[in-house]
Amino acid sequence: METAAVKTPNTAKRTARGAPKAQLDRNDWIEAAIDVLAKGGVGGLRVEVLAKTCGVTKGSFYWHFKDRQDLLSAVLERWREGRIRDIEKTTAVEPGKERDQLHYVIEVYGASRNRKGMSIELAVRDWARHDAVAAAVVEAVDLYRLECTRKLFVRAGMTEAEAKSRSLLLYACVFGLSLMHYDSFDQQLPDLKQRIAERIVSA
Amino acid sequence: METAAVKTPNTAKRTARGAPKAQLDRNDWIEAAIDVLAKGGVGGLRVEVLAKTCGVTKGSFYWHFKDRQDLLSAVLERWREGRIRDIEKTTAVEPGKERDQLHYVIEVYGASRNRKGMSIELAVRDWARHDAVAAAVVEAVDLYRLECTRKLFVRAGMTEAEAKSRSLLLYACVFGLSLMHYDSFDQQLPDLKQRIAERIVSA
DNA sequence: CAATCGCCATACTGTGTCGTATGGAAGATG
DNA sequence: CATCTTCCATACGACACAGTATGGCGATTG
Repeated sequence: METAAVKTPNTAKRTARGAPKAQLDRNDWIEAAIDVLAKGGVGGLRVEVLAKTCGVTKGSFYWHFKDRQDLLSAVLERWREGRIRDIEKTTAVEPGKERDQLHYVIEVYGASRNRKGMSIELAVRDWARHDAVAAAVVEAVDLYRLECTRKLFVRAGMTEAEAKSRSLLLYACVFGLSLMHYDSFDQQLPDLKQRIAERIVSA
Repeated sequence: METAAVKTPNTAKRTARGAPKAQLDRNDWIEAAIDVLAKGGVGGLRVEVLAKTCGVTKGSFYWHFKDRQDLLSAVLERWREGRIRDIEKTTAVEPGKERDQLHYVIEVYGASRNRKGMSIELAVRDWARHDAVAAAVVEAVDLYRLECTRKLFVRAGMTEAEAKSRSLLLYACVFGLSLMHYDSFDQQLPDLKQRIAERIVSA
């Protein structure tokens, strides 16, 4: 029997797929919370509901967390770290392929792909509309992302101002599309999206 | 119970500004609800809270509405009608000034202007993520808007496919920007926004 | 003037949720 | 083996909210 974490002895930790862990740690709660957040938003993220999805009662929850806000803060921090790491990985590219990579960034954020990720994204952004802490996290993530793609546009040969403009346009478009319901607007949506991507990336 | 039409006498209706009406009708409740919706989202739209903002108790509410869902449906319908009328008015323009009007559309939806309208917009769109009726309303509004600006792009000389692409890009960008926190991304945000608008509208 | 009606207040039930307090089971430790 | 620690269940109190029932007040009407 192997221990996933290194800290506590903690015997029965079956991280094997399918076998539900005998014990829950803080990390398990956070991951489950992000799942619930994606489906129901912050409003649907309640202690007893979350406990039910974990197969335990809230007695467990209040052992790992001080209160509900403690979980929410942890969720926010987890999301921030994940997004920073993700954008760093996504915008790392060898010289000469910056425009290809920018197209890739647009594609990865497509609503069709990465469905769950976009649900979390929208849930957090709606959360940020009523919570200052969430707003600060969103701002940090936005600025980091904008900066990463800005560099790509610069390395692709654009001026500073134009690069900033394109970077902002890129993310605005990506998030905006995920917010709209336009499935029946056209029969060849992929063509439309391709044109949009070109408009954002091309000189 | 029937829908409040014009038939009832209804004496003391002081729609005069400043003087709070002695009586509330269905319309007053809906307007107050939209205000609360803008600030707190659908989750914050509760009967007793809304009643408090109206200065009455929920006894009044349940006289004008069957239940909470009755109000929510009315709010959705009201929003839909308002958006349709608004976009019709905004995209009506004499030949030759289509591009100017498209710039105007982008500006009107700017987060700085029309702050409350955008709050409602985002609240409804988040609502649509968990409610099928709201999603249908958002889809109808989106398709109508996309169609209106598409015509403008066509009349500005673009091909059908390009016009559709630009129309989608326009709204995606507008809503996406309202979703992001980029205030400290640049010192000359107006310049950036101007470049973006040009990228969307210009040939 | 009496009866009615439109509009609202009050009181009540039921449910969902937060947070706490306490007990209990199972492994770790002496 | 006895005890302690870790993790969770159960029970409880407090509150917010949806919806109902009923009573009351002013205005209208006959």
